[in-house]
Amino acid sequence: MGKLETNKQLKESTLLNTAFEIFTTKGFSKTSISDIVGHAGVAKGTFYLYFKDKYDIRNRLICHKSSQLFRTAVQKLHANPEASTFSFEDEIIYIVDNIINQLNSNQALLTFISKNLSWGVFKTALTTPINDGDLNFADIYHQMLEKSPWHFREPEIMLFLIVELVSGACYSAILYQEPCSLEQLKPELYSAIRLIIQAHKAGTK
Amino acid sequence: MGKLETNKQLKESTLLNTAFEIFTTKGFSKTSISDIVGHAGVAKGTFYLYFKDKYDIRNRLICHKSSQLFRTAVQKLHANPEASTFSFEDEIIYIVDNIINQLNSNQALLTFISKNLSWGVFKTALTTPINDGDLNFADIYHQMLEKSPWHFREPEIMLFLIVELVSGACYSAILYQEPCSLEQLKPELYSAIRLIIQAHKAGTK
Amino acid sequence: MGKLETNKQLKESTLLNTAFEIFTTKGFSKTSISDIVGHAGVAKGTFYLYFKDKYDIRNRLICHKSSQLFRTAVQKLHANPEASTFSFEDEIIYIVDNIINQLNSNQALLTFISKNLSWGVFKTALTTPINDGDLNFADIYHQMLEKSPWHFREPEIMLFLIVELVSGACYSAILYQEPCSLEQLKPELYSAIRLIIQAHKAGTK
Amino acid sequence: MGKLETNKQLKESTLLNTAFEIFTTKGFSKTSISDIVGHAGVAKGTFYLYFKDKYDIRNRLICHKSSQLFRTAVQKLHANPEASTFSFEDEIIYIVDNIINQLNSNQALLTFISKNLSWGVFKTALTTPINDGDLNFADIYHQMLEKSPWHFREPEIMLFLIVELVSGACYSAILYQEPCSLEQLKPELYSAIRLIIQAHKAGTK
DNA sequence: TATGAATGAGCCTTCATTCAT
DNA sequence: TATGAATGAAGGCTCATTCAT
Repeated sequence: MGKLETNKQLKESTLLNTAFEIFTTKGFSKTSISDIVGHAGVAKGTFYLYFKDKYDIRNRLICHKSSQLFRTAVQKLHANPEASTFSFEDEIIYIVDNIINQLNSNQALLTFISKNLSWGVFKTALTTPINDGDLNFADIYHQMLEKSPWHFREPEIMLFLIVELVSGACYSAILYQEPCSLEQLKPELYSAIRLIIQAHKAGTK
Repeated sequence: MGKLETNKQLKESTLLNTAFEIFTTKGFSKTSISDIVGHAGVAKGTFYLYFKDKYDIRNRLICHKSSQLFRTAVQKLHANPEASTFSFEDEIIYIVDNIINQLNSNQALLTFISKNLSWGVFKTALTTPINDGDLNFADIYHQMLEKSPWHFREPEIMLFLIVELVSGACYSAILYQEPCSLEQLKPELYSAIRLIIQAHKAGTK
Repeated sequence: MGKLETNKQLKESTLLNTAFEIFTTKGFSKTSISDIVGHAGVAKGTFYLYFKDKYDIRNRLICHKSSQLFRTAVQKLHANPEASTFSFEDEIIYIVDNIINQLNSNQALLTFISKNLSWGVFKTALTTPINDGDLNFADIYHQMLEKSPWHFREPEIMLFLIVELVSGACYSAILYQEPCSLEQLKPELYSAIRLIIQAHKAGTK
Repeated sequence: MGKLETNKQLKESTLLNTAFEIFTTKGFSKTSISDIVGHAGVAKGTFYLYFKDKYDIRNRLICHKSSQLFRTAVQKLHANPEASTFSFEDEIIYIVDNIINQLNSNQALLTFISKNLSWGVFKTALTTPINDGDLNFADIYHQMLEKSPWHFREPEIMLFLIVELVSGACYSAILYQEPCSLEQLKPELYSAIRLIIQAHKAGTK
């Protein structure tokens, strides 16, 4: 790889990092291109060599960051020696719990993702890794389903319900402690998730 | 109430209605004060006699509109002759279903509310009616709980989980048919809600 | 007329005059809105209260200035005591000569008009006066035709040929002394005009 | 001539052709260097190895294209078996008619040339061929004059008047059918040209 | 010669807000 | 109360030109 190409990648990732920093600090709509390039130390025109506009850089960030969240959680799961004894529900709860903890320690990320996430973007993020390291969560999910001794009705809707429940609930609980603290919420949330999974079981294989 | 005061209220409500029309048509951030006063037929300066800024008018609209959604649903419930035979779960499902149907027929409203809603604003909307006709849903909910023969653990968290689950799920299903159509989603959603309520039952009274 | 309205008209005409000044100094395409408002002493936003964009103010200027050229020439003609003895050809030549002299003393105007003129805009300028004082040259021309004892074939084409010949020739001769000086050109030009008119005569009335 | 030099000329002519294509498609001022090099398939910096700036390439194009117009017309004239019977007037009209027809079939070229032409550039184009094949129209014109049995006063002014008349008239008639169609205009125009030539005759040789 | 990433001044336009009327 | 002309900072974006490779 030439020096030039390395330099280009460096510039792009500098812009991405800087933009993320500012988006999470002052919010997407209040962030201007000037802000980004100013902090990144490049000229305004340079921004447009790498990104179409502000929305482009935001979407690339959302994809990358959500993908990263899942990757980290799944890696943690696989690294856990007890994981071999986990049921399907246990695995889901483990992943959810890990992601919630990540978001709890990184509330700027939570705000950024939540305010800009839709199921469509989310699905895109999970199924189309933007670079090598990024994980295809859809595949992982299907492996988990296959490993389980149960058949599940509508596995995609099931996942969807869980994601919506978790993301809505976390947003409120982590950022505003509403309607209760995260610690109080977790048992209720996880029990709700288990119930939803239970309700989608459709006999053993 | 003098004629003058009536006139004032008229202007304010004209501004509110016009703003809602445009917010739901071209989106909040792309709507300018000029747009609003232009269509409302008043001068720019007049806007500032009634509202602090664009955010002010938006928040007042969200409160009013969400409150209205609930009021309509509850009124429909009370008007239903079969309602007397309803269990607590039935009532909740009835209200949820009614609200979902309202949002399905008014997707502009759904977009507007969802993009701008947080549990905090939502709670405010439900507990502090902005004018006489607006309903305090918190009171209604407590009446429903009391009427039930069951005790419920953490009733507020339970409601919260339901609201988050419903609002996230509807947004996707109604606007993007993702991950499935609204009709496909409803049975899964309502069964999930019944499970959540079940899990919060804590013995009979 | 209120003070405010007077003030508005003043501002508009200040902008028009300033724009003309700069257009003729540094050229239309090199003139920016900033230049105009800067010299006019108003804020940038103010420009957009009066004009749609740079093209709008240019077109309004062309109409106004060309119309003015003709008005001045015709007034001079009517004020001339010898005019009563003029034939149709004499009148046309008189007007043409007067306009050429105006353009010769105001070469910036010549540049501005020529570079931006088309027969379409020109016709518009001559037939639709933008304000009370501006003259409708089309009417004047028809009066001149009627006064003449001759019938003319295709009077509009005749005028068109004259205008194109004059405007092209003047541009070169006045601004670049090419292919000869204005004084050398005039007799040739006027003789060509007389020939063209002659050729369109179609019997007496 | 080495291979390298051929390659250079190829690049230059590619740039010229591409630029002409885009100038006539989207207009000179809306064409950027990026557009040109993008379509020509060379790097941005390369442009500056061959041309000083956008104005440079435009002027070279005008010269080349107008020269080509005349060359084609004169070639057609010489190839015409009836040409031997033509008077001076007939020859001029023949050339003018041929050029008008070329412009009528290639209106993009007409727009491009007209919008950017001045008598100075025009004279340059006709007297200084940019490459071997390009014709020196000035010489041709003098040959035509000498062949004629007549003496002409001010032959350059005569040509000038004809060129200005034709170019202004064509622009309007071809592009906007104003003040009439090209077919309607032609007889009037050609009769005017014959009159102008007539008026410059100054006795036989 | 040829490249094309980088520049940054400068463009047009929008808009929330003010204030004299 | 109500007006709407005026503001001017700030926005996104373009582009001719340079220069290290």
